Amino acid sequence: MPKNFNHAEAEERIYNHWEQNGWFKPEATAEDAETFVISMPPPNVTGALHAGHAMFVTLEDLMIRHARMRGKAALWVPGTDHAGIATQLQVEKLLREEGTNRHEIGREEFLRRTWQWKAQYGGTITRQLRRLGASCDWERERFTLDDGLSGAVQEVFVRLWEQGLIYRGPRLVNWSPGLQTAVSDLEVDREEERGKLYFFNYPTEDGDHIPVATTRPETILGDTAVCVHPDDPRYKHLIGKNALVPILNRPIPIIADEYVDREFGTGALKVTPAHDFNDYELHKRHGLALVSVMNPDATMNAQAGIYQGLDRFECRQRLWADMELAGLTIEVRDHQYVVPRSQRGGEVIEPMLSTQWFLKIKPLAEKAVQAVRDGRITIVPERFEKVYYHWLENIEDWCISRQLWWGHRIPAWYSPDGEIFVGRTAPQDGRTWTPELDVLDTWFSSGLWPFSTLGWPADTPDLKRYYPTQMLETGYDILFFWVARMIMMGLWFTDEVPFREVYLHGLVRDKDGRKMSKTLGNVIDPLDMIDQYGADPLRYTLVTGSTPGNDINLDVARIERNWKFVNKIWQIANFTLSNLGDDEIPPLPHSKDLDVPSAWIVSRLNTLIALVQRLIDNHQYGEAGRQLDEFLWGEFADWYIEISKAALYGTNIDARRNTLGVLTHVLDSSLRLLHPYMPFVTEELWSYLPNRNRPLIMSSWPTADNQYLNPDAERKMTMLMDLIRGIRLAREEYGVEAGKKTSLIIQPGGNADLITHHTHLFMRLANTSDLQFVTGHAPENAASIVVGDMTAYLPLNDLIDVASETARLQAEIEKVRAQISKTESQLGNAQFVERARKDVVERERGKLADLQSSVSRLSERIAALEKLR
RNA sequence: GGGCGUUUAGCUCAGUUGGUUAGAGCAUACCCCUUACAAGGGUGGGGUCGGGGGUUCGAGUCCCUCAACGCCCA
Repeated sequence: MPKNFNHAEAEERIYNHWEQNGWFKPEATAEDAETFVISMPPPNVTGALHAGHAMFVTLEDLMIRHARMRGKAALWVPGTDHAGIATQLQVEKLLREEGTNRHEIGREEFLRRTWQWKAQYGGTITRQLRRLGASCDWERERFTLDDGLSGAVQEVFVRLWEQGLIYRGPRLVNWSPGLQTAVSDLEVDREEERGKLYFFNYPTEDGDHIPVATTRPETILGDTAVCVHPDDPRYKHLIGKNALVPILNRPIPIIADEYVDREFGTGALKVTPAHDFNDYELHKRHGLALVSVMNPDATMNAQAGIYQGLDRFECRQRLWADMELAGLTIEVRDHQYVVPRSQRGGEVIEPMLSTQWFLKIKPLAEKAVQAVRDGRITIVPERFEKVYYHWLENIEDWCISRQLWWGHRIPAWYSPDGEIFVGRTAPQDGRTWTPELDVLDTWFSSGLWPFSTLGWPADTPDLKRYYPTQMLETGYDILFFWVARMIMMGLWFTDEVPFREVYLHGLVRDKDGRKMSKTLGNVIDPLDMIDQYGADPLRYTLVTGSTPGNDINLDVARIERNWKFVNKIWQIANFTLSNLGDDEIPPLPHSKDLDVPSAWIVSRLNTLIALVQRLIDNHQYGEAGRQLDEFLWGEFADWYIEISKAALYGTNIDARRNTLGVLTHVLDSSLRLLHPYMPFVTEELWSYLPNRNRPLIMSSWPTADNQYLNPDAERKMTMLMDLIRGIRLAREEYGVEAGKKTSLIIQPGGNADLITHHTHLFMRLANTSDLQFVTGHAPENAASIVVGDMTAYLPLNDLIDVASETARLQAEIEKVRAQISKTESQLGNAQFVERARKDVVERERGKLADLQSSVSRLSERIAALEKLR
């Protein structure tokens, strides 16, 4: 086999091999197998792979591969989202470059061009998902605008209309003047910005005036009231009078409402119900007039009088200048306030009065809350359940219409006299019905994703077998956008939860915790990482560097380190397989036939298998991955492989065979355990194992075998390793040349057999030339290493200086004594002995005994050295 | 204003029924090309787990409180 893993060569080959053999399909498993289904969060069809995609692919693929290896019919349904606004913007940009625009070419041609664009570029993102190793069933890939899903959308809309849950009407909505469409609350970002607060006097009809303040003077033109607090002595006398809108001189009432914050601004509020959500509420309470002063493109309309035609911000300047001339202004102050901006493009969103389609979502939300409350759906981490409840319990009607062209058309028609018809086809009654041009919010179709992708509303075999799904995995940032809506829609239309569990991951940030952005130049491109290190290190880094629901600060240095881990695994396999040669794989020996190191590593392996299983079952994928790392590198490679060389290169055929059985068994299990984390390198290594008739992806997940748990072997190995580490340290402290072999003399306490049987370990791992037990006196010019009741002497002759060796041992004994006094005081506490768990007390007693024998060994040695002085 | 999260080694992070001397990687110091691996091996140094209080035989872990930073909702 090659010296290293060549990911650039292997990854595509392996992926194609998997896919072409149909192993990504649930049908690859037994027909009666339990199902495990994940609906992939569909990326925007316009999208390019970013770190967030890499995160969800890694986690979901891990879950799917794990389930598949446990014998489940694992189905991961992939697909893309038509992403109304984003895609439309892309195509409009293209048209701009061609010197035209969508209005010029018309709706039909625009849609034709968009589909064409989708055909050309829509595959980019899914090709990129493949590079991460995503084992999804591409034959079941769906697109939110394809026929089946569009049918589902139409069906849902019509049914909701028939149930009286959809209505059309004028309401205040978030309006995007650039896109000229309504957007939902969730699509608006609100951030504090530095701006101005404008103070001015509102003249009253009887020549008095009332001071007010605003951040948006242009809305003055749409004011329909001035509002004060009913108990405010400053303005009480003005309540019931009329004020005059500046410049326009339109009379408006001065009203009272407790909503007014007396501390803010002047304590008097101008009310513009057609352009402000809070003011809209006052309009409803007080029956105020609605005066809309803007056109859909945010220029001023006829209601703005002489300002008609001006852009909103230009109008702000001009109106304020005119008010200044009229002597109405007071002052302009710097002010921090919240500006609503579009998630797309960042333009300032304008609350505007507009006729839109709305979904009364409260009844759906109630069911969705219930499903989580009674545990039919669980959210991991649990704390997001609170956030979920809060949002659903305070939900407002959902504005579902968008004035875009790219999307699902609302199945509605208008008769010449304004009657609305909603249905699956246009009404045929001789009248000329005009179809609705609005399309639906993209999230409306995404809300149906778990069941629409399986064929709903038709009662397909897939829907029967794979719905409800088990797991919904996504970032916490779309809990409301998407997860909550799928739960609502799923429960409403299928009477079942769309999935049993929700796992939320955090955002991927740069290594300093900053959001990745092109302007900051801190973007880590997953494709670059894959090119450089391979998909496995990237995946492993993402999953082991994060915990559920928490953001991850991704550092390329970690990816590099894990690339080295991949290399380590390669070397482990290379070592094992080259020693195996052309032989058959020997079976794992029976537990009683294992020597201490073998019994130890197999015991550790089985402990690990059980631990990893428990962690994965608890969705602690990162911790499970880290455990695999520590075992493979820290125990198997660093210790067992070194130890195995004695048997492998020795002459005892049985010992060699047993050791090879252990090595291959541990390698085999490790590759299985690692496969969901690093599918490529593990599959590649698997192919080098002889007699493998199934690929790793279809192999079974290891289960722990308690027969091989061996605490005694673990205890013995710990002693041996402690001794070896102690010898290595002493050698270094005394400056023994690294290559130089030294004698070792051991006073073995109660472990004579153990030491006798493992002399070779000291030879190989501690550079020992020969080992003897102490018979008479301990050697004089020697460094001492104490472990439990054993003392190892390293005769270093002239390197040893009695004074410094004494000091070294003194330091050692101090450490041990500190431990002893801590343990003694604990055991001396009657409360502890009485109330602590028995095994804890026993452990402390054992520890104390060990420490005490160490102290006596150390003091004996110190005393002996003192005599030499 | 309400809610949530984070705060552990120089840096990035683990640490989930409370229980050995709080771990890892990177960085750092020293030694080593010892035939799986220099994309490596060996050995160190480095932390009063944000502050304070409490519960408990025992707290990084549970409770209260304060602080800083961040996020969500209004």
